[in-house]
Amino acid sequence: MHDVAALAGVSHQTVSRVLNDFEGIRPETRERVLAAIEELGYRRNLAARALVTGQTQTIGMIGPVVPDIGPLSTLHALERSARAVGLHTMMTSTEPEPAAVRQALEFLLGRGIDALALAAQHREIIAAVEDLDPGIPVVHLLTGGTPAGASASIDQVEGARLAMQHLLDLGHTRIQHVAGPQSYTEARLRADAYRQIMAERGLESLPIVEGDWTADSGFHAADALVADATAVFCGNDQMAFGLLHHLTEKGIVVPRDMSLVGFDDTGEARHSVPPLTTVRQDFAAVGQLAVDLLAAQLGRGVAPAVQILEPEFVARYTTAAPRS
Amino acid sequence: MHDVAALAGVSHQTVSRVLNDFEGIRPETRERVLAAIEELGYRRNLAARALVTGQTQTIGMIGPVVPDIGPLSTLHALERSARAVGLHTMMTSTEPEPAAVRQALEFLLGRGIDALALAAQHREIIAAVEDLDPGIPVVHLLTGGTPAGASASIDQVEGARLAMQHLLDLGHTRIQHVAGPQSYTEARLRADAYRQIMAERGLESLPIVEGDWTADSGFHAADALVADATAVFCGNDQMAFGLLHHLTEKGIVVPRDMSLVGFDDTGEARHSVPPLTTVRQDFAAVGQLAVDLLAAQLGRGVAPAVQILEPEFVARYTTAAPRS
DNA sequence: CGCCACGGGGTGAACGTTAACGCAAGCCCC
DNA sequence: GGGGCTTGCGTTAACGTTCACCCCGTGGCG
Repeated sequence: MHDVAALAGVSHQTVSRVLNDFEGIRPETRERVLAAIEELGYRRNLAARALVTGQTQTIGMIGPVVPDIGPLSTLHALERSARAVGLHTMMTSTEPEPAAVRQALEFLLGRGIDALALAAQHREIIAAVEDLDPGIPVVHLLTGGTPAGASASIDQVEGARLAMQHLLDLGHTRIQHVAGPQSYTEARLRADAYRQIMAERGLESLPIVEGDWTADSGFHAADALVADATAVFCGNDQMAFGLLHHLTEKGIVVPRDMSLVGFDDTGEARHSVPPLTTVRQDFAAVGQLAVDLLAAQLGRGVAPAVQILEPEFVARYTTAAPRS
Repeated sequence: MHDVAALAGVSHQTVSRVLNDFEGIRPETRERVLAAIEELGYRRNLAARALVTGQTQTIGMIGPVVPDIGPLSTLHALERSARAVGLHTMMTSTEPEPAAVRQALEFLLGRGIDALALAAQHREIIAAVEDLDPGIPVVHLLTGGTPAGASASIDQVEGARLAMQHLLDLGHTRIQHVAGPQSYTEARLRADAYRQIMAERGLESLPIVEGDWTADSGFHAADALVADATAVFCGNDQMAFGLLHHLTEKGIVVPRDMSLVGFDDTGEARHSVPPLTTVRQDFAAVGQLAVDLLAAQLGRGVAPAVQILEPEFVARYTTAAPRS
């Protein structure tokens, strides 16, 4: 910086002023400084800057340990959006145990982050972070529920309603739900919504089969379905794929003998055999929303009004009217 | 730090020594310092540390803009491994254009990174980074080819050989290849290996159909297959799913009428209908390997001998002998 | 003609850490 | 018994920014 100042014939402070877009700099001076910066290939040292300002311009992200495409997509989009407004991101992951969460948080805090994006929907992780109180703005990602603080989510209840409505409209009454792990807020919200909607229609809720999001667990869930179920609302696409596989293997034809609705609309959903009817979640939009929220809290830009995005129903070929 | 020093009755330098595991500290003094740190909840300021050492203990990662589960898994694993040795990671992504790559690199360099992990297999990105010469250790991820510098990869030629060998052993001679975009080194390696192996057997290489990794492109590739092909070696699982979908829709039964081999072994491969025969790549292991490589270059630990991991063939139910 | 306000820019200190060096006490050895 | 060496710790000066404050010239006004 001193070299730049010397070359431009000004003081280091003026260089700093130019860099930080301060007013009260004569255009010609600014040009000289900019030219000197260009010529020397000068790059501002962010460590020194962070030292004196106490801010790192960095958003810390806590993700799940299992590389799920959903949360990962959100985080990926968050990074892009953050970069667009000059913020950096730093990501780490944690197991859902208080000690591990604490360690992950300490890791990020130790590195210096100005805000935290929590993409771990596990209840224990959320609780642990709340407990630790990081002392910086926090936004919860994809929890889908009622936000304690700021949160960027997709409306899970509405998503479940879209899926269920479709099955009900087709005439199904014996609808079963294959849920994700109930330790995940989103899984619980979908399961609750399932029960709620069945009750609203005066229908009997069938036992909820709990999977672990993987296609494998969906495969095994097929064995746990009640005999007279005619449709299954799956907590995510992966489990739907596993279920579809097992049903097909058993000679149960989808959608003739059984209707199936997934959740997420992953890239493969369009090309399963048959293509999966599902509910689309725009994970990337959640990342963008989170950055808007955080940027506002960091004093840049204004907070968006909407914090809950709407899911979208995608009709394909795994649903049909029940056989009478 | 001064507060800690005061409480422990030592100088700040001694605190620093304890923090950095220097020798020549009396155990009892170290205990006093540690106790003071604990009591005050002191956390070292990494910005100040980076300022004076010129090192950030951070690995920068450049990933693709499209959130593919493969590279993302690798990056995710890289983060975990890095954290285990006390390194941080910072990720960004870039389009495959020199200007964008430059910007991404500047972004990371500006933030201060000690090493770079390049998880963008696009040739243009690799070239651009090489061109810019970041001046820090670089490791290429998943390029699968001959490493210019350090690289952590899975042997693509061997993977292709496993897939092809299987089809050849079944008696196929009219084998076609649906490749990924040839701008990706790995796609090109697989395609080259396909041609090479066909030639070795004295078989005619069929026209290579180029997709874009997505299931959609695999779906469309079905229209471009030659009439008498009896087997397809797909560049990845996603395209195989799309292909499988289209073939099934056309009434072509897999594997009776057509054999199909994928690549990657994604979580869904086990549960397609029928389950996909494929070649497994251990993406997480690549991330771990990359950290080992980088840590060695950063002066911690010793570099692993192996830089190329072996893929593994996974036999499922999309392949059979050709109908005679 | 003198004073003041203000635009434009410079000066020194401070942020929290590590590196380089200094220094005292104790020990060994001839 | 004194000189050198080791052990254990303290002192001072950086690192590259930004912040708070000061200073100088110029123009307007009474």
